[in-house]
Amino acid sequence: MVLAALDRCSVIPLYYQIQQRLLDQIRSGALKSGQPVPSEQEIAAGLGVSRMTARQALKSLCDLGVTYTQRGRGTFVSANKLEKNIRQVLSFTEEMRARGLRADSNVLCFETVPAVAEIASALHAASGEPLIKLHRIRLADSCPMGIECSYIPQRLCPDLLRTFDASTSLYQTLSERYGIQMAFADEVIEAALASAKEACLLRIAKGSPVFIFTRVSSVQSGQAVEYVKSTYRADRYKIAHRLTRLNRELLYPAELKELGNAQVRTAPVDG
Amino acid sequence: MVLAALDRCSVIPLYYQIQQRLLDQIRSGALKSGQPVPSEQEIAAGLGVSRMTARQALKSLCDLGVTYTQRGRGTFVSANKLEKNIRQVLSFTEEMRARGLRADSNVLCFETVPAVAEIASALHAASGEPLIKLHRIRLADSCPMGIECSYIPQRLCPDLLRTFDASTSLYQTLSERYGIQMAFADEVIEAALASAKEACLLRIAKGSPVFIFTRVSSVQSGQAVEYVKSTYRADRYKIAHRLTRLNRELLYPAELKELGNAQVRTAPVDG
DNA sequence: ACCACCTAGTTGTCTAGACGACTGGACAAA
DNA sequence: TTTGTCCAGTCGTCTAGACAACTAGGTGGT
Repeated sequence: MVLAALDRCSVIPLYYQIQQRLLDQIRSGALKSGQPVPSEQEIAAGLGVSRMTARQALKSLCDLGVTYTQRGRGTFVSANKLEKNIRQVLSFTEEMRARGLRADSNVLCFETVPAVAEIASALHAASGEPLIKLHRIRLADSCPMGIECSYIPQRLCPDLLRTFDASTSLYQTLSERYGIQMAFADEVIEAALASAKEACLLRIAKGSPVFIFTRVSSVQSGQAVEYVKSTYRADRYKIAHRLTRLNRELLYPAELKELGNAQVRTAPVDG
Repeated sequence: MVLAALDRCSVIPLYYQIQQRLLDQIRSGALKSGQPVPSEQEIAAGLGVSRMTARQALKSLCDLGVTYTQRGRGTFVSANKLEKNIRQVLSFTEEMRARGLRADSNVLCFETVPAVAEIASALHAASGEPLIKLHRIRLADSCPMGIECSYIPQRLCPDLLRTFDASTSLYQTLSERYGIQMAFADEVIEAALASAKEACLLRIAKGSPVFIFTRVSSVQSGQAVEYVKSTYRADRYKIAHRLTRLNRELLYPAELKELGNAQVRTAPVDG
């Protein structure tokens, strides 16, 4: 395993160049699932960087879920299929584009409204504070997929009402014009039956199964920026997502051992 | 901000002790949302560690989503409410325990079956390979919540059929007896109407809304270990989860800049 | 009033080492 | 055959620095 030399004049950090070279090897199939990637020392010696830099590159791959490490053994390529359809914080426009469909909207309502208690609480805004309300029917290749109603504090995007074309991508506009980039979102998903009005808007039979999403999107600082309530047809819309086991991260392995998990056998599934 | 001295004799790493002290400060309210945490230099000088060790502690807090950093400004506490109900890779038993309910099961079926094509493919197993099938009705405080059907390759847990009490926690047994720890799971969620048989088992009306989960759980190496298909009542079961924006992680910020996002204004939402 | 410059403080990147813990294999002793 | 020991290779942790990039505020000149 020989990696291409690094560009030491570039503004791109060395650890990131190494990460990309390893990703290329994995994507090209030169490194397959379960195989060890070059060790920290190999990378350090082979590319003329210090071990900490090589280590940072490998750590970033682990964080991405592309590899995993075993102390005393090495770093190995995960069996992950890098699925594209994993649910993320995506606007409808982005989500449909990722699936190769054309996103469109019918705008039902685009106006300023005072915040009701529930939404104000979710957005950490004052009750009654002006919010921009954007109520749209979302279409994929002209077929209605869902009804979406977004609320965003007006102070964050003062002239949005005047300048935004409500049939285009809200997230893209927020990012490009206001520097607001969604970092994560907390969402509650419910399943229900379509009401008469919803059924009519979505052109499905009353009583058909639908998803109801209640989502609060936030920027990196954790400040909530958008409250969205949506109803999606369940016959044309599935949710694919990845769950991770996080609670362990708050407990150091050595602490776990002390709690008496000592009889655990070595897993026969790691190979 | 003064942190308690470190225990240099402990097996717990210094960076982890620092992380825990900072977490304590945040949980106790001494550090509030938006406030800066001690800088790398402050921590290094105050606790007598090198800056890289302090940095590792701060990095781990960022990874947990507890803080975020701004180059040239500092590290700040996120406005995240550390919600406990975020969806994870949890067994039904664990999930109900987290909600303060008593989990129980009615076992419908517990036997060895040959793998059908769809399941074999999801588990990367040979078609026809023996799987342990565990079909259960899941009860929370004696109320039926869902129907679950799990499949696990028998080679991973040879004597499970003989030794497992099928009304207890499968994940706990897999972890304690076989060293199999689920690390992540890919899941597809659908919404549908309960069939007559499902409605009867769940004691709801036929045609009530239900969730259908199809989940493949894997260990850290990415090897798939369990295939589960479940049907849950939507009237008593909601899904709360957190979405993150990941695609950016594959693109270094400096690369983004070169792509012409230069007109982005500084976000007024970071404060 | 505005702008350019400087400076102190911060995080980001990187170096060149060190020791410890763990794995797996080779080898010798019982 | 089994057991214990040693050893090379690996990742985990930690040190003590260095320079770069960026932010925010102050200063002084225009």
